[in-house]
Amino acid sequence: MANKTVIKILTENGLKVTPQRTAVLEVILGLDNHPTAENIAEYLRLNFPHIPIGTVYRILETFISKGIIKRVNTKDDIIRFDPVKENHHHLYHSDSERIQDLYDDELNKLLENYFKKKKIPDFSIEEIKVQVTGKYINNKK
Amino acid sequence: MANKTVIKILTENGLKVTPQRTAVLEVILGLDNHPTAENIAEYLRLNFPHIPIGTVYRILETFISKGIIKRVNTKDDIIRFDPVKENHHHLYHSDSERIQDLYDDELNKLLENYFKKKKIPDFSIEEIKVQVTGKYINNKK
DNA sequence: ATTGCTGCAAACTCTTTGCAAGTTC
DNA sequence: GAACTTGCAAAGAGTTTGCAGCAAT
Repeated sequence: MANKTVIKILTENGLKVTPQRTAVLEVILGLDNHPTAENIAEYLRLNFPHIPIGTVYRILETFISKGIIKRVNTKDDIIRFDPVKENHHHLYHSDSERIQDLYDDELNKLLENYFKKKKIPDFSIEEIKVQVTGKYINNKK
Repeated sequence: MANKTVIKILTENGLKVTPQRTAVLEVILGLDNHPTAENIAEYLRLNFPHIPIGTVYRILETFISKGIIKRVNTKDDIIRFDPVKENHHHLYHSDSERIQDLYDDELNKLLENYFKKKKIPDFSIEEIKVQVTGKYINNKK
């Protein structure tokens, strides 16, 4: 029932394959919008009506500890989750709650080179992320 | 007792000048480390032993609504606060809880020009922020 | 069979809010 | 004195945890 990718991820990380875990992971991989625990639970309930929210939190915590997903920074006080992906940036829609991924290798290289030239004193860089905040505009043609 | 800058900010924003407000604002302006509400309360208690945490939260909320301070995104689930400043970026210390400001006009211009050339479809940019995560390194001489 | 996972509910942490009493303008 | 602000305590959200029973290996 659960798809192969999901099972592979779980077993590779030494986790038992349970219906709850496969369901949570499928939802996270399927949604591209940085869901909150509640978002995830909501989707889950379509197929899995009675899953307790506490179990969802525990599964998410397990995935984080295995490096399968990450917490995402947000302006509000709610934690969101994100499958671990190639280095990517975030687009924040200021007029909605939406967060979108922005993949841009050119930007990655630009920043990498910039900080290679212009070092930050006494600081060894691990990651550079850009957050672009703005509004969606509807181009009428 | 409260300094002039602080009083000016409060009155300019149509807020009554109370000892609690001046104390909170002084602490925020004085700390450069993006304090949490608890951090703020802790400092306050040095001079203001019995201030209730609820009052601190309410004052912060008032300041936010007036645009005097902003909430800051963090990876953990605790809200931090930041006086509103020139466009600046954040340095996250991955081995501690510290967040530092990074001012870099060259970087601002680089990014601005980059996104001027390479537009994001249907998106009007309001703000570009960089988060650099890394470790403090102790250069032995 | 063993080890690990879930369901449930209680507990915790951070934050918000209602209201009476106190302050500021 | 009118309008606003504080202190207090209770309530609310979101999240974590202990433990007994259940499921996966």
